[in-house]
Amino acid sequence: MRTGEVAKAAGVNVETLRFYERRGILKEPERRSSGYREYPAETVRIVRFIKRSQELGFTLNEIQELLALREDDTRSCDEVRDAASEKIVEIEAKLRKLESMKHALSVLVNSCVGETTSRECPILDALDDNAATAPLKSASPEHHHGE
Amino acid sequence: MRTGEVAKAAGVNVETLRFYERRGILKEPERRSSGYREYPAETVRIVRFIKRSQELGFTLNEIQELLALREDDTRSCDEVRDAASEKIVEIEAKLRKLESMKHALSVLVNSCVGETTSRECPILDALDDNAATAPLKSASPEHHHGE
DNA sequence: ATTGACTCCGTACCATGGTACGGGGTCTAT
DNA sequence: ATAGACCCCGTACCATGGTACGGAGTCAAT
Repeated sequence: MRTGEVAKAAGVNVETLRFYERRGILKEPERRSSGYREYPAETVRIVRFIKRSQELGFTLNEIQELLALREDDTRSCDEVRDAASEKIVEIEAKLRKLESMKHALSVLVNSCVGETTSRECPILDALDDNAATAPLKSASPEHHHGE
Repeated sequence: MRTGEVAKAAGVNVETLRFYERRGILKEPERRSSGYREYPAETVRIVRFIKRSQELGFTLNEIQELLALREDDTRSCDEVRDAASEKIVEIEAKLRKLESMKHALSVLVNSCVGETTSRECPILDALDDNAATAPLKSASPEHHHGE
């Protein structure tokens, strides 16, 4: 496939492909005699993968690591497994935080059903230090609002 | 609290506080006669909230919206609820994608237990178009690895 | 009243993740 | 063989989210 085709299929700019190549996140494709890049069809999926991963908050560096896990006949299976496990741990942390944030917003939505104007705001509580780590707690003695 | 205290407590740079203020994400605090900023204690929690939210992939603009939900005696309860609901939907989408990514990595880890070098790579499959949209389907006839 | 730590402000700089530009070659069809 | 669409490359520019700099004022303790 030519750059334009890949770009269109993956929903990105042609320049983005060149950028990924410069960045080393996409490996350099074959070239025609003319100098035109000739991408394998797979590239489309890779690029989509990149885009989705970004939405999840992974940086290009991290995505590069993730992609390195595949395509890795060279490295030992153990290494691959370890790297993947590490990523899983990261992902689980994100999941927990997102869950607690979702919870916070749900509380907000529900507390809003009545007449309560959004006072006292659960939204900050929900992402308090403990909230992200511990499942849930609401009691902490900090009643000194304002001065 | 003075800037330095807030910054230290929240684990950010003093400059970052100024930056957030310029950006409008932190509202301008009171000033002492000397011109020194005098922050309410609450600010620490807000800043931590910002940091956590960023880790989850929210932009400062989005976080600003989230923060606007609290502190909103002015807007109607309905508006607040709608905005929160919208965010919940976004968060759920992220959760689904992260789940499927986690799943993909688990598959990778498991497929790695044996002798299989990471061939055919489940990692791209797992974030294929369907994977991110559909809740979770493990039973689907997708045996067409590679070409 | 002087030192040292902290604060002020504006401005400049940085990394990340692209996007745009512009002069040139290529490819296909008529 | 010439147009139009595509591709090449390098370079410049953009937004986001900060960080650093540096000269000046403040504050608390000695």
